[in-house]
Amino acid sequence: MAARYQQIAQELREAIRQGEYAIGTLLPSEGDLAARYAVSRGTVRQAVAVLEQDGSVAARQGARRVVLGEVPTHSFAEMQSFSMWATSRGHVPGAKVLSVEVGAARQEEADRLRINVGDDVVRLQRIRTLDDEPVMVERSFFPGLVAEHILAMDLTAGSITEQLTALGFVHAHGDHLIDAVSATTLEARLLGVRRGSPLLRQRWLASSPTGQPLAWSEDSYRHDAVIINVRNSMSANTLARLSARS
Amino acid sequence: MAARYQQIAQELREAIRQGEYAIGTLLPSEGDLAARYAVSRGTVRQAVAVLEQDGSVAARQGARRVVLGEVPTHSFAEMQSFSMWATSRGHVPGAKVLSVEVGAARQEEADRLRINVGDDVVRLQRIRTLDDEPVMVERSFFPGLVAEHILAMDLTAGSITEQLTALGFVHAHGDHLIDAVSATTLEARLLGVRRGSPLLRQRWLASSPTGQPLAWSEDSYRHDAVIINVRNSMSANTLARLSARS
DNA sequence: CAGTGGTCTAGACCACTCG
DNA sequence: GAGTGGTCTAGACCACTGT
Repeated sequence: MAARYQQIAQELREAIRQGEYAIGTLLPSEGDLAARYAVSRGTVRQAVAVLEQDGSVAARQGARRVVLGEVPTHSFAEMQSFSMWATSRGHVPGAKVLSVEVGAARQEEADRLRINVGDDVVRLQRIRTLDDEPVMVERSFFPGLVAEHILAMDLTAGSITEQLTALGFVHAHGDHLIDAVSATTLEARLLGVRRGSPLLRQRWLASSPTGQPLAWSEDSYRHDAVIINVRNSMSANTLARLSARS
Repeated sequence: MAARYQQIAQELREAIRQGEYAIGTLLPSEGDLAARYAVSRGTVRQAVAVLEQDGSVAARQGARRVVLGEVPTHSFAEMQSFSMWATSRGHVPGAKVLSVEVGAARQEEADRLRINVGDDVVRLQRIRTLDDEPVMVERSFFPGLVAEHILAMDLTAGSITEQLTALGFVHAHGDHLIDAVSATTLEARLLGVRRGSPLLRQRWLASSPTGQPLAWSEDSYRHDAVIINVRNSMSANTLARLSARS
């Protein structure tokens, strides 16, 4: 059963979506909401903090909260899994395996997965499709910890993330590096675009609740297939702009 | 004066940075920290919530928090301003104005800035440089609300965001759309790259604390100049992957 | 089982916004 | 100055982790 504050957050989200609290208008005060839901002010604050986090309402000390609007909410799981994302948007996801191998970790792989050079890693390359159309080239690396599970999976079925979760390897954190690259000759052929065509590259590390790296992946998307959306604010900032060159 | 919980968060961040709490080890319990800092458990929870938000520590019910590591923290202001970002990284930012004009808002501009078609907008195009090297083409649009201020500014001095902030127009929220595009002939010439070369495009809306749009900008970076970093987690997700085509 | 984080309460005072 | 959000306290009980 979800916590009371989460229920309240959900009800408020719903109310905003249905126009009960219109965009640009003020949310009731914390005291009013506490009375309405018969909870303490602390619980109300937890609830509205969720909406502030989403960027759905804005808070300023001394004034009532402003409704910013409904935001396209994406669960963490949808962001971590190509298959879940595709399915939730009404597309049929697919995967074609190009290669799978077990090997000794090279320096970069060891750094990314926080293991030692020479430790086992599984390397996997796949083409990912949306409705049978190729949209992304995926190069993934997994630490020895999950190697046997990866090798035992049906890698064309789609979501490795979901299968790992079912085995108890929960993805709790993600760290993403996003840039633009030119399609190599191979990538161009696989994706059906011209060589040198722009690709949106998303390199990311998934970690367990204890911070243990579970997977590193380099995903290169056709530029016409995907747009990444990030929201931030003075109170919640997880976004940074890095120099590509030292 | 900063709140007590912010001071504590800062001290903990510092302690992690200096290796007092090593990566992978456990943070002291909330009770211990409360005693150590002579505050209530609630205040300690506010402090560690800040670190969890940053992705610097991970929490799991029933177990002590795990130290994930120091994270490259970027203030919200640095993300919103090219100049502040460049300066904080030791580069010299520059700007060259290509054009400035006031006009009647077209449909798309009106939608982005939440104004009416035909209302005043300021359109500004600039080349942004790092150490005198062109790295980004910027196309910005401002609503009538701030038009007179924009026109009165020295637009080659760099940060419009900072100048607007000084005038009381605080940027409190950001909403970013990130994708990859091909350089047009004009962009290629301005940036010194080949036509068709990949650019990392970041389109974003900045809003005031009340949700009032203050600026919309389309920034196209040379692909070798910038990488965007985003962190998310099960408890804090502001990241979404959108389809480029409906 | 003991320890620990997650949720909730009731009350207090302060800082800020706005009419 | 009244209203409202921001901070902090002290205490309670529950849910989960690990030994």
